[in-house]
Amino acid sequence: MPKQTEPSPYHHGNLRQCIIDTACEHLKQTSPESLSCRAISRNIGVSQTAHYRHFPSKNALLAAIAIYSIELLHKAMNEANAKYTGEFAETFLEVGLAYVTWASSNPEKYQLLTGSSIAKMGQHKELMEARQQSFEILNKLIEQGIDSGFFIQRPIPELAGAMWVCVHGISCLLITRSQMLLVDESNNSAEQAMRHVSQDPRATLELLIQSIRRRD
Amino acid sequence: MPKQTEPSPYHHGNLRQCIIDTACEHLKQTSPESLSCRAISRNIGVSQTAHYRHFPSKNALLAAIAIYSIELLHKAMNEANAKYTGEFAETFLEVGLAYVTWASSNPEKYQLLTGSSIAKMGQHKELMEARQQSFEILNKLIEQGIDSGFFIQRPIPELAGAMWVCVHGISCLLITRSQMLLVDESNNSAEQAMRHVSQDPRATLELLIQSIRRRD
DNA sequence: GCCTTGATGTTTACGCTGTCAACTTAATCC
DNA sequence: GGATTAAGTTGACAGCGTAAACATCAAGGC
Repeated sequence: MPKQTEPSPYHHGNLRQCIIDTACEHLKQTSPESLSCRAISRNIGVSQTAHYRHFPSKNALLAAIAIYSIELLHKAMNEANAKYTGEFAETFLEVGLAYVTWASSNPEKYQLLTGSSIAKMGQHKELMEARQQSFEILNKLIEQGIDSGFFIQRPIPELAGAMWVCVHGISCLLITRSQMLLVDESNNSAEQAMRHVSQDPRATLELLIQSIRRRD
Repeated sequence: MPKQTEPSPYHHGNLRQCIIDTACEHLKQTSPESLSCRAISRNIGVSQTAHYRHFPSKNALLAAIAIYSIELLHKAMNEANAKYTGEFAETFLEVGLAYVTWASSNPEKYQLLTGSSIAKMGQHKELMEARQQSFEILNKLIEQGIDSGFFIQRPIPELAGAMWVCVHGISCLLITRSQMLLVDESNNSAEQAMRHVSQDPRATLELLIQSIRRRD
């Protein structure tokens, strides 16, 4: 996707998005903190400070990537929500699964999104709004589930918080395991547990959802 | 704790642990990747390459801190396990709560421990052993819970994985929120959910444990 | 008591990084 | 068609991890 091998006119034309795309590629190999703006510029073929015309700092670039990532995650959840229109139980599970699947398919973006470099940007308005907007999907589903008697009668933030914990926890485990697998092939009980979650995240999520289901 | 203002003899005496302690202090303000060995040396009052006599690289220092941190977490869980000798339900909850409490009280160590810089060190034998050793506490409790009929009859790795997801998920949310709180005071539904989990992690954990409890 | 040895700490240097100031190029507006 | 301004470049600065060569000092052998 990044445009690199043009006849190199003085002006690139679409440098901003090209920087974001190239940065995402680099993030697959390095952490946000050790992401090198200079390496990105070298990769694209522009000068080492060209990005300052589009992002005031490296942190601003990271924030832009984070917003872009939230939008993608939001889209993935929305699509699942629109696709499964039958039973509520199925819809809820599939939306959660869409979250987990997107996270493990885009580990570099998900880790940026939930990492501490971004958490410390609490003042970033656009970022917070994007985050809130995608959380709203979960919140509405929880509300539906309570109203329809599918979930136990408890405050929405309580149930939403519990489910957030689940999808985030599963996502973290999947990502951590895939990062460890590149070098490790042990078979202890910790690895067994991770493997179980990794091989069937749906089962784990389904199990954990039971905790907020109404029993009759 | 770090020793800094001595008459500065040529040999420090206890530089290794002093570096680890000072590094942990610095980690409260910066991420593992941006931790500066030179800043640590400056802080202690030794030359900028003194640490190479104790750690072959910055990554090796991070691994040493990680091992040190796992041992502390292990100790916290062990103490809870030894303290609550009554009902199994209470013991299990308290051990999980000890995990979450330690994590949120030592965010810099917990994030190092579960971060990707460490995940990529799968070949580090001592690190893997320490991790496995502390996971064994959870594994044994799960086994007990199944045998005594307190938990549902499912493979140990399945239930252990699910509970791992829960304690890790809760820990992450607590830490993220405390990092955001320094700058943000919004009140949207995402914040409400985080606040609920933060203000009563025990309730969230207790709720999620229900998913693996046997129903009669 | 002296000398050797190995562990520990220092100095200097290299190429990398983010960022700033000053400059150049090209497109756009009146 | 000249001025303005957005977009990209150049060169410099301090800070970073790390490698090589050097300095200091405690311990052990004679």
